[in-house]
Amino acid sequence: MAQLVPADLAKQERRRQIITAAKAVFADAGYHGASFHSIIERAQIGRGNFYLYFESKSSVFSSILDQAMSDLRARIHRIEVDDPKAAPPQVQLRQQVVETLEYIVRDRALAILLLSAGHTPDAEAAERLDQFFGEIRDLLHRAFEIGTEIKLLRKVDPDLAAAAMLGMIRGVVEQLITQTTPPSVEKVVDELLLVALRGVLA
Amino acid sequence: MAQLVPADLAKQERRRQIITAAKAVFADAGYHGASFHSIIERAQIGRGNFYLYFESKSSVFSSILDQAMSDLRARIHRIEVDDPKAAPPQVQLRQQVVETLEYIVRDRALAILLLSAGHTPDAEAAERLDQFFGEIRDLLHRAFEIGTEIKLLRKVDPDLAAAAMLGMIRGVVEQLITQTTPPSVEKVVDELLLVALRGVLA
Amino acid sequence: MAQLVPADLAKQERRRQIITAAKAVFADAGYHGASFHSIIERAQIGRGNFYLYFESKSSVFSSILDQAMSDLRARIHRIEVDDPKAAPPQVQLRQQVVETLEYIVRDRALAILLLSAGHTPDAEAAERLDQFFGEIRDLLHRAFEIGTEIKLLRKVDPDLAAAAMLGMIRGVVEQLITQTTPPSVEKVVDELLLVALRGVLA
Amino acid sequence: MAQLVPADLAKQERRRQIITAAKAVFADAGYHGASFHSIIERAQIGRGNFYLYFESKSSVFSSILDQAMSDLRARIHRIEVDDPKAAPPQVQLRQQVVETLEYIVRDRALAILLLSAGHTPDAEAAERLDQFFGEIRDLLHRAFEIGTEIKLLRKVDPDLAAAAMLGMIRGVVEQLITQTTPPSVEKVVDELLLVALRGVLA
DNA sequence: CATGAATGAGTCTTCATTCAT
DNA sequence: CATGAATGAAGACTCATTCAT
Repeated sequence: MAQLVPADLAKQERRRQIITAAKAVFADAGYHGASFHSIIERAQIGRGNFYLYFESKSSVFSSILDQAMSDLRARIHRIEVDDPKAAPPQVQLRQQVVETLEYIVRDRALAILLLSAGHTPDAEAAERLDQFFGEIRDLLHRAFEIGTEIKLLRKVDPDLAAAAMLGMIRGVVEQLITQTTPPSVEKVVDELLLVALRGVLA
Repeated sequence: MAQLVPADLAKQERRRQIITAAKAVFADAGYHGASFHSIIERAQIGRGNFYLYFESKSSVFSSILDQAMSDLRARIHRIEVDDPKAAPPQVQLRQQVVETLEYIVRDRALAILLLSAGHTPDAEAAERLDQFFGEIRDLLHRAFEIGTEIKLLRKVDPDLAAAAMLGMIRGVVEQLITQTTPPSVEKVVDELLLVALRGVLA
Repeated sequence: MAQLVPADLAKQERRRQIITAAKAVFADAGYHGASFHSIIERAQIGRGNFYLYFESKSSVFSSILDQAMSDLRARIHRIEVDDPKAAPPQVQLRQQVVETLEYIVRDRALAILLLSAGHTPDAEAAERLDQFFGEIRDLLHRAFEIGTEIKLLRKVDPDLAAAAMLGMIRGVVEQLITQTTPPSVEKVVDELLLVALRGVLA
Repeated sequence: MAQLVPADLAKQERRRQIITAAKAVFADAGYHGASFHSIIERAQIGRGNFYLYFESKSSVFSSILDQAMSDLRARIHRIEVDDPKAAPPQVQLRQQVVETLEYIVRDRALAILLLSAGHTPDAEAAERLDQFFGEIRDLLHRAFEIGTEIKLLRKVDPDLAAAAMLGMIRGVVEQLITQTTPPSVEKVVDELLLVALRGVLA
């Protein structure tokens, strides 16, 4: 495996710099509203330089989303209910939600992007994103099916419940990044899970 | 009050025709993806004619959102808990949610627009939308405060709960318009309220 | 068949205007040297207007070449040697060459384009042009074969002779459009044919 | 006169290496189609290094043409008709044409360049090329004048004949470099001169 | 009222050239 | 000597908007 020489490191650094700038601009103005000019201006690089690191405006956008999806996938798994050595389902669930939200909330621009990345120009990227949310919905769906089966959960329409849960999470993320002094993710998750699992009725 | 003469009626009709076309195109392609050309093509009018009815592309977009917000405001109120002649809170709640979702789901293009209208180019319109969702959040917030006070609801962080509820609704709407054969809104709302009020735990 | 209404005529007129401007600019600077800007400037139209008449810069170029090739094909045919009612071969030949040169020389810009249109960016257009010159070469080739067969012409390598003849014509065209006061095409053709048929030796 | 030290030799070598690469790339893609990148890639040198040997992209192009013109000038002279010790005019002519064509055909890329070098972006280079072809035309012009005077040649319009001859040569060169298995230059020249001197008529 | 030809600011992208290393 | 990251002027093209008819 080839080692990274300093030059390569610098290149990686520049890439990151551009990604950071692009992420901020995309978050501010949306994909279309984000002009190429504003990206390079924010990244403080020349017009042409950009193209040494990315093929096109849309490819930075894709890169950002792909990276985020990859990172998130690493934090989200099926919950083990059979393995006796595994932690209890609620603990597993809590940990995944905490890790996921912490990742998302840490990078405000990214969070905005993920929340609003409905209309990408690149149909391919849009599809990847759809697929990603589909995966999560499927995971939730299965969780409800199994949860019901083992009498851990009430009998609910798994489709609807999955959609509702995913929506709740998005809503909470939105609130977290909107607030100027956001509370700790852990506390938010505890409250969120309480609402999700037990409802709001006294 | 000036009466509407036939000519004005025709004008209103044209406006509606353009709005319908624009709504469909915006829903299909997003604000930026929706070219002016595709709007007038769908509306079957000439280029210049458009500007007799709207100031700009972004003003049709605003009009659509404004109309929707106005219609929705008419369906959403504080829930009366003190008035003995009023229906029980849960009945009031259910009715509001049903009416709201029915309005939104009836017009698929509008639903898509409301869900994805994060990035209007027109800052002013974006702000109005934010304000609208803020109103709903406030309503929910107050509901949680009062609900807790009268011991109807558990003690929850009203901000977070409001955000979660709003998110759930959005998630459910998204699912409703995505499904090819959507179930009746009433059933969905019953299930939704069950999850919201009692949670998913057995 | 639909009649041309005035509006269509005006459109045709504009197209022609753009073609004329483009032809001049292409002739001056070559395809690449001809900036889109200089074309619309010369045509005295706005940037966008151009695209109401042509798809792209390269499509005007193609149009020009295609039109020219089509016009030239109408002037160039096989020479009839068997038909007793046809004019003598030399007369037929002379007529074709005269008509061809007159067409080319009449439009100086076009002549320059045809002479130098080696490197089109559009591979497709380049191929069409190659094919066109190939057709002419083939025609000449066949003429030499048949001419030799019926003892009208000396025995020559038909490939080489065809290439030489085509080159002569190009050389003469070049000279015709270079000279400030070009002689009549008829005289030039007579001289040219004399040289081609009888050579320059006393 | 300064001697060439080894370092200088190496420099000369590098220059040649770049020229060879550039010639190939120019021939493949034309001046504009030849990107700076493809030249240095083919020459296997770094971007900046190029500028140690040439001022600009267009200056390599000029260098190539200048070298070719210089080499060709060394092969083309007035034909001596008075000097009794000189070879007969036809022999002199044949030798010059053979040497010229052999030089051109030997370097296919250069041949393509010379044939298609109509549109240099550098006006100065274009002018030098024009001048060069002008010289040849003048030489041919004089040859026809003198040839007619001494009754060696028929009375022809010297301008036209010169243009035709030059065109023939170009046409033949084009054919030579197009063919996959080109015949010997000597044979081609014999045939070419036969056509030029005696025409194609039986 | 209605049309659609015309506009031009603004878009993303390319590429010959420079310069710090 | 040599490198290649950085530059920015210039390129073709799009599209919401205007205006003469």
